[in-house]
Amino acid sequence: MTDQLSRVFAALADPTRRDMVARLSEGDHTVNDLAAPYDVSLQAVSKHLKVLEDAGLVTRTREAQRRPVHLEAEVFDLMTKWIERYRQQAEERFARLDAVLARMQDDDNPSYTEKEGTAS
Amino acid sequence: MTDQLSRVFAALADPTRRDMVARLSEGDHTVNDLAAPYDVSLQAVSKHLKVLEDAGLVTRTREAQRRPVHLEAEVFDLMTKWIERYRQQAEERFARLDAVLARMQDDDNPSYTEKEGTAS
DNA sequence: CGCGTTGTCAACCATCTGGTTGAACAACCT
DNA sequence: AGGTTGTTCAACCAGATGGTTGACAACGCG
Repeated sequence: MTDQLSRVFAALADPTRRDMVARLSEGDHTVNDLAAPYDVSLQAVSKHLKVLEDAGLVTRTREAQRRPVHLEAEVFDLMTKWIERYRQQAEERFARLDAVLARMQDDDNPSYTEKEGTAS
Repeated sequence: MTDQLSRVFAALADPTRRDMVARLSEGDHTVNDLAAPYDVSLQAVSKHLKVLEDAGLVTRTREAQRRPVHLEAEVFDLMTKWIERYRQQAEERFARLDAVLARMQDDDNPSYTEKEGTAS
């Protein structure tokens, strides 16, 4: 799992981390702040943040003794690009398939009309 | 990891599985066919397909002794929706932040101009 | 019918993951 | 200097993951 795209997908595969991202999308938070709603230790949250950081989804700056966590939205584009690429490809294929099926139906209809083969 | 979104993200966190999806976006394949390029056992590929199937990304139908694997592109929408929601939210926040910073600069400039605080 | 082809199931193994607790570090406030 | 607050590091544990090999089920073909 060395490439960033894998790390991003893996990071978002965890519901707690997705929720953190959701909350961070509304503004920066400190670690304590982020941990509050979850029923796990602060250290567990710190680990989750490390996963998000390694994926490039968040950055942590230092501000006095706090370490505010900041969402980096650009990384989302990496995923969106990957997804859209293959989704579109698949959809184009469906379109072609539909066309082929339509042609087949046109070609074969004459021989089928003698039976009841045109039923859906 | 009970919810589908988690399963979809987790499924795509593996480079081999992403490559399978990429190839399936060009058309259906049999398991043997899919396994060919990878340097792993057929059973490992079968496991990967189970993960993709559990995520709802592919379906397998039976066709004689072959089991053609078919990509279900609709599930991508689940991810895209999630991603876009928070990306947009984050971007709107940036826009607001920019506006706030611009206002702050206007308000505070008079007091800062005495020092060299306006540096980037 | 028996046989090869195609693919899955089962058991096992090493490594990763998400959680825990306890200790440590860092920066601020007396 | 010492205490408080905020966060991370280290060691450990149970369960998931990705891989292996061996057995076997399902189907079409000669």
